[in-house]
Formats: sequence, C-alpha cells, structure tokens
Amino acid sequence: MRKRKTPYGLFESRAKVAKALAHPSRLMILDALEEAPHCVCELTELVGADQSTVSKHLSVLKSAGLIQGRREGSLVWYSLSVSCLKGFWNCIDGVLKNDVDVRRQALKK
Amino acid sequence: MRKRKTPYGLFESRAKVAKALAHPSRLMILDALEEAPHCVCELTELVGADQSTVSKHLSVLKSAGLIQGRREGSLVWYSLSVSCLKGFWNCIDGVLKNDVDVRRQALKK
DNA sequence: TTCGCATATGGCCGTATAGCCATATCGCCA
DNA sequence: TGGCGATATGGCTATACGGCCATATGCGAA
Repeated sequence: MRKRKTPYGLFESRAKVAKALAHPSRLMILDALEEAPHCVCELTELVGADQSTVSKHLSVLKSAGLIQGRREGSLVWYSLSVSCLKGFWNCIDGVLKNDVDVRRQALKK
Repeated sequence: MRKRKTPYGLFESRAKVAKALAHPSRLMILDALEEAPHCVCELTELVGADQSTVSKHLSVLKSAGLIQGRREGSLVWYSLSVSCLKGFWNCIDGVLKNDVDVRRQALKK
C-alpha cells in the first residue's frame, strides 16, 4: 500500500464538517438556506424543536464553516457559506435510490 | 417561509451518510479507496487501530452505501460505491482553507 | 474434518451529542 | 435606563458512538 500523503489533520477537519452534516434537523436547515437566508425564528418553526436546540444546531453549522450569521436588528439571518452541498446530495441521493437494488444484488451472491 | 417539499425521511437518509463520513479513520479509509480497492488487513494497518474496530468502521461505510465488499478467498476487498466524494472534499477543503480569514473578518465587526 | 488466517460480531466502558428548561445576552424602543 | 422580543449559553439526563478484548464465522490447505 502506498504511503499516505494526506495528513491526518485534514481528515479530522473534514470529519468535523461531516459531523455538522450528520443530523436531519441540520440538513433541513441547510436545505432551507439553499433557497434563501432565514432568521432563527423561522428555522425554529421549520425544525419544530426548542429554540435553544435550533440555536445550538446553528452554532454547530457555523463553527463548521457551513453557514454564517448576520445580525440585523434583533434578528440574526443565517445563510450558506458553501456551494457544494446541493451537488453532493444529488449524487448521494442517487446512490440511496439505487441502494435497494444494490442490496438485492448483494443477496443473490 | 415557503412550505418544505423535501420529506423528512430524505434528511434522515442523508444524515446516515453524513454520520458515516463523520470520523477521521473512515475518511482515511475512503481516501485510500479512491486510489484502489483494499482488503481489511491493509486498511487495518493504514488506520492503525484494532482489526475489530476497522471492521466496524467498514460496516458503517457499507451500510451507508458508500463502499462495497467483495470476498476473494479469505480476503475481503473493499471499494468505493460513490464517485462524488473527491469533488465534495475539494470544495469543502477550500472552505476550510478560507476559514481563518473568515474568522478574522468576523472578529473585525 | 481439522487447523489456521482473515474478517465479523458481541460485550463492556468511557466519552460525546441532542434534547429540554432555565437563564444570560443582545438590540430596539419607550 | 428599563422592559421586551430574539438569540445564545449553561446545566442536566438519556442515548449513541468508538475503542478494545474475546470470540464467532468463513474459507482454504493439509
């Protein structure tokens, strides 16, 4: 096996981003932000959890570098910082769609 | 806020994929598999953890639909099932690079 | 079939995460 | 400045995850 060239630290950084993506509520938030910026109150209503919970989710997404917040009066408007999510999920969703078939094939062996 | 059209189940499926990506060792494994298929023994050496630990990591990746295993004799060769990871991380790594600057900007306000 | 290597699984423990409630902070406005 | 709505943070508990060891399973060779 060839010597690995990628430093371990990079995998840790990436893992942090992936962790931020690893929750349905946060993915729902990101999905909403694809459309337009939203304030915390809107996102709280969307997710349907406690406001403090949503605030923590946003904090996770922000510290992962995926979103940014901009205060305007008493509201904070969050928006996406990255453009690659949509394309990524398109690809992944395709894999998920094929998943049933793949498993069926795997069972045949 | 416009009514959400994406079903919650999809976010849960995506979250499962993201969870699978949310560990440096698993990312290291995926990175190695970009290059070529590898057997468990090779990946165990690469990761530097217990064989049982690596096997569990592989199981997580497999059930997320990201890799597939193919037994050949007593070895099992794992390979990627998806092609979108490389591009995704390219984009994300870019964000991570800018992260320092972004934070510096954020502090200025 | 029996042994031995490669891989998978079960069990256990320590740590991390999500959730809520309570409360602190921030900005506006009177 | 004091009060109020919006957002963030601290504290707590329950659950999930990662790690290892021990052990089970799969497969080829003798």
